[in-house]
Amino acid sequence: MAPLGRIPEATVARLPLYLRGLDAFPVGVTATVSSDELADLAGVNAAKVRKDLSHLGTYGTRGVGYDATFLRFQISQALGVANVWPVVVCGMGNLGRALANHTGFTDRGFPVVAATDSDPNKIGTVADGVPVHAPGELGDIVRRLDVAIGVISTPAEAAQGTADALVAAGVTSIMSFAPTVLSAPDEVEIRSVDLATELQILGFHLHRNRIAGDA
Amino acid sequence: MAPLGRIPEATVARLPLYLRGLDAFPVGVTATVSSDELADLAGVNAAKVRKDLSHLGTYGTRGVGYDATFLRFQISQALGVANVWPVVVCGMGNLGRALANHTGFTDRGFPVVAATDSDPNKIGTVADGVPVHAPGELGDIVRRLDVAIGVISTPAEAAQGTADALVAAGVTSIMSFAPTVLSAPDEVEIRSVDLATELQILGFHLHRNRIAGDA
DNA sequence: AGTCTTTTGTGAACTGATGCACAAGGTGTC
DNA sequence: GACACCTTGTGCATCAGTTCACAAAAGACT
Repeated sequence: MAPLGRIPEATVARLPLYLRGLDAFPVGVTATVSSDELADLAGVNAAKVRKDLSHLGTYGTRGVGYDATFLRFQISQALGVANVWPVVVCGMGNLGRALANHTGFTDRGFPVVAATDSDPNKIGTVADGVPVHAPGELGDIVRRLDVAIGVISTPAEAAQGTADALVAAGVTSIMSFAPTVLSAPDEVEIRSVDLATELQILGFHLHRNRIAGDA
Repeated sequence: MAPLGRIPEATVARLPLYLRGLDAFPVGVTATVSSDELADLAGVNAAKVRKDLSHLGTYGTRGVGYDATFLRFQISQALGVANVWPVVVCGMGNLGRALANHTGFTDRGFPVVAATDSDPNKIGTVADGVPVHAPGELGDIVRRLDVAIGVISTPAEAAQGTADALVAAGVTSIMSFAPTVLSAPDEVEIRSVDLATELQILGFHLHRNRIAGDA
């Protein structure tokens, strides 16, 4: 029904989970999934599944459920997973190396095609199949390898400069692990993954429960 | 004014950002911050800063702003950052090693005191000062070292088992990097960081913009 | 054909978070 | 002391997202 209008951000964030949940169903075999089952697989509730899928204009069959294969196709279509988006990893510290070597990226259509680091000892080397370049070559790399996504895993001090360089080179999608606020033009999408902040949120709840427990 | 009632989850998630922003002000020096400045430092807007801080019962001074030192103290208090919460890293693959070695954790009161891995070649070794144990010893480790937080960086297949072991040992806070849904009792707080999902969300926007651009 | 069971799709109420806009309260200056 | 100028604290409107609950549709069984 919904003629593929705007998909709410919250829904977009869940589509990958549904797609992952559908991996439980072998390809090529005809099978149906109910919103209830899919909800379990994705760790959300059934009402949300149905509303989310309705945004895709997907039709399930009342009384039966969704065709697993067709649903996978629909979600893949919406997310554009058929595309391959080359990634550059900026900052080859512990985290950067782990990310560059992360099979979960390449497997899902996000091959890490290059990396940068300011350490002269690393420049020119190849780490896990990923060539490491000087930060100054970033613009060149992006253009030459058609990089679509920049991952920032530099120290906080270098993060803004790296972001600027990525933006200057035309990258509009950035995933940052640096514990700092990045500024960039509105059309640039930045997703910030701040591990220390995540732990502090966990710490808050631990702290609160400890206090409550003492009472 | 607000007598330290329940702090909204969205506010809790921003408090660490404010705390980080306040690092721009040297300790011991008397300085005031306006909600506007702090908003810039944390990458949010001023109205949100003020509303968030009002939940802490914090008093700024109208016409002036907030006392940086006192504000830092207030937020630290609310988050309970004075506590030290020992962390165990489960799964010492690329990502696990990077996390175990991540200085941002220890610096913020989350020392990684131990790790587990199923690889016999890793068990018994010490990686970056962190001793690696067999998964079976998890319960023992948690009790002996008073572990408060478990980080799951195992492959997806091993994640649920690891989570179960952590919960059985009494851990109530889990940060998971495994691309799978974890189930646990309600009182256990799970924060899931799914890197591939993050990239897929970026991919969605790239995909959408490409389509829009073609039109 | 009719009835029963199942499961979708969605209107509507609800919840939580955001942003606006302005009165209240404070400082500094003349 | 009065006035001008800031910046906070917050009531209120708004918005996005979630959940409920139920009619509508499809298959199954008799």
